[in-house]
Parts: sequence; C-alpha cells; structure tokens
Amino acid sequence: MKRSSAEPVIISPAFFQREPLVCARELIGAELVWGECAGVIVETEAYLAENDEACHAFFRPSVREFIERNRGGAAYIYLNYGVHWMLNVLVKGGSADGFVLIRAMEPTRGLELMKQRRGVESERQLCSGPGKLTQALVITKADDERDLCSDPSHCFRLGDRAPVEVVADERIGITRAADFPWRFTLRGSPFVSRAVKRPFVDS
DNA sequence: ACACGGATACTA
DNA sequence: AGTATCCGTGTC
Repeated sequence: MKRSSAEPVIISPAFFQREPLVCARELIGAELVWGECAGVIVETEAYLAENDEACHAFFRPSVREFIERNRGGAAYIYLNYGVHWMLNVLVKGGSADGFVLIRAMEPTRGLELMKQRRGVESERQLCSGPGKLTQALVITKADDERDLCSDPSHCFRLGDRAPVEVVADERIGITRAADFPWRFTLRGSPFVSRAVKRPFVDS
C-alpha cells in the first residue's frame, strides 16, 4: 500500500481485500482512531477462515455467517474468557479470508481518558494487550460489525512516515495451530503485550 | 500460580 | 439443562 500522501488517510476497503497475513503486517505502524483516542498499532495477529484451527470460523458457524454478511474492514468483536473484549478486523475478498486481531498499540491521543478507564498511570500499560486496548478505548459488543472504513472517528489511518520494521513471531495464548508465526510486532516497541520469543522474519 | 466469568456450540 | 472450550489480565 502507498504511504505517499502528505496527511494520514483513512484505510479503505481495498486494503482489507488482500491476504490476512499481508493486512496484519501492514497494520503495524498504522494509526487506530477511536473517538477522542488514538494510537499507533504495534502488535497484530492474523487468522485464516480456512485451515486455521485457531480461528473462530473453524468451529463456529456463527462466525462463518459473520464473514458471509460483512465486507472487509468490518469489526468482529467477541468476549474472551468471559472477561475481555477482543477487536478484530474482517479481511475478505483476496486469495483468502480471515481476521486481524489488534493486540496492542502505542497511545498517542486521549491519554488521560485511557488512563482513567484503565485505572493505571503507566502509558505502556494502557494498550499493551488486546483486552487492555478495548478497555482503554471502550470497545464492546456494541461495536461488532461496525464499518471501520467509513467513519473518521472509528478507523485506521496510514501516514507518510517511512516503512516500519516488523518482526513476525508465533501467535500468543492459543492451543491449536500455535506454531504459525502469524503474530506481527513493531520491532523494539515497549508497547507490545509480550516480548518476542523467536523472531521469524523481518521486513 | 490462580481466580475471574460469559458467549458459543456441543450433548441429551 | 449441563458441559467443554476459549486469541487475557491482575493479583496472589
């Protein structure tokens, strides 16, 4: 994707009509805007709708139906361990459908608001995990199926900065297909949920 | 190390 | 209805 424009531009549906792994990698360094708050995405994971046992679509008919009725760029949100909301983006229309789980970001705007919601002062603890991120941004089931490509206050944006260095690693916390290196992090970022274990590739 | 806690999809 | 499972966080 081009990053040549002078000002940050909302990521369009075409971005999410490619392979989930490409989308997950290219969202690293992108900005996530949510109301008054925003941050730079530093950690994502890719999940494939087919042949990926860690993806909800593998076992849940309701998620396969979600994929059917939504376009790429729609938010898929679910409750994990009965405690935390998880923010995913639907990727659809390329060679394979799937999701990108947004796992962590470096906060840039609305810091005080996020500190209040999280109940912590440390900036690196505000959004350094998928559950922390949704708590800081107040993302809930009410945002499920939200179109993240049309509303300027709930979207992803790409700036014109130089390409970032991305490290791939194994996905976190899953029991099946756990060895796929489909977790992507911004190299050296202190805002990730966990340190990288086995760096797989760089870009 | 462990408690916390709800949606989803099975079984019957 | 009951049961197994689940992409986490905070505190012990």
